Amino acid sequence: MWARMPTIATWNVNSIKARLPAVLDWLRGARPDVVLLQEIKTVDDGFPAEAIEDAGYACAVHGQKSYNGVAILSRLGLEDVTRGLPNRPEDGEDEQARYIEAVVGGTLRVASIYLPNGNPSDSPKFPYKLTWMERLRAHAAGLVRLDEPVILGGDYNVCPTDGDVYDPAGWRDDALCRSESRERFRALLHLGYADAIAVRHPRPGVYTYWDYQGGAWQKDNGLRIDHLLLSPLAADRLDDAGVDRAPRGAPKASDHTPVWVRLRDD
DNA sequence: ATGGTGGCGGTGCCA
Repeated sequence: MWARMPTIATWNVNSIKARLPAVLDWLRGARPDVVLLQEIKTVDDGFPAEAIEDAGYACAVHGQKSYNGVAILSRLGLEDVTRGLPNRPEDGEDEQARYIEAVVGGTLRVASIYLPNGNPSDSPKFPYKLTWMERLRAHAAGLVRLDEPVILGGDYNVCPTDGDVYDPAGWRDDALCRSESRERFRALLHLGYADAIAVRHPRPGVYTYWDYQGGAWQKDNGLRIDHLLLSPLAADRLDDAGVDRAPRGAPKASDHTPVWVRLRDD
């Protein structure tokens, strides 16, 4: 079940239906063992499970009409699937499909996270984001105490530092860069999680997202907002990590590109 | 610049 040196990737695909050919191409070329998808933008029934299963991956989907939606693909087995953060707000519904968790390879627990964007930051969307991050922290605090290694991957919609932004001054007041967002991201690290790209590539300009507008890709006007957070048991096995920029340059690309980690065996 | 990107769904909303 546990592949030799398994690779776990995260990718915000911005619609799985629009991106299916690109995703299948990438699965064939990169051969990741586990893929955490965000913004699938479809209900469960609309997810192209058959095409992805034909490529060798089991699928667990937590979908929603038009917006959000997350999924986990695995060719190492897929068990114990949980949809949604368990600690829902008392007063209401969190109908937004932003979290799915499962055990892959028998022993590795992974989550696919699509954290709220939070803009405009003077609207209720910003406190919603911050509250969601606090709920994530509470859940992540329990996960880090398990015997299993844990990887929390996804589109966090947070640039952890100014080095993760092509124009820090221009983005300072954006919900992705505000100090409140960064403080809550650091609170996840303080639980013991390691930001794999920050550890492995500690330099500015390692971006994972480029806006569709204004020629951002061509100018490398990017942001680092897609992260793989590794619990201590997972970080102990970190062999390598990277950003695969190739899919962003392909025709009909998502505005995000895959981020991956490779783990050593025990 | 009269717009500017793209996906969903069939109109504006969201990012």
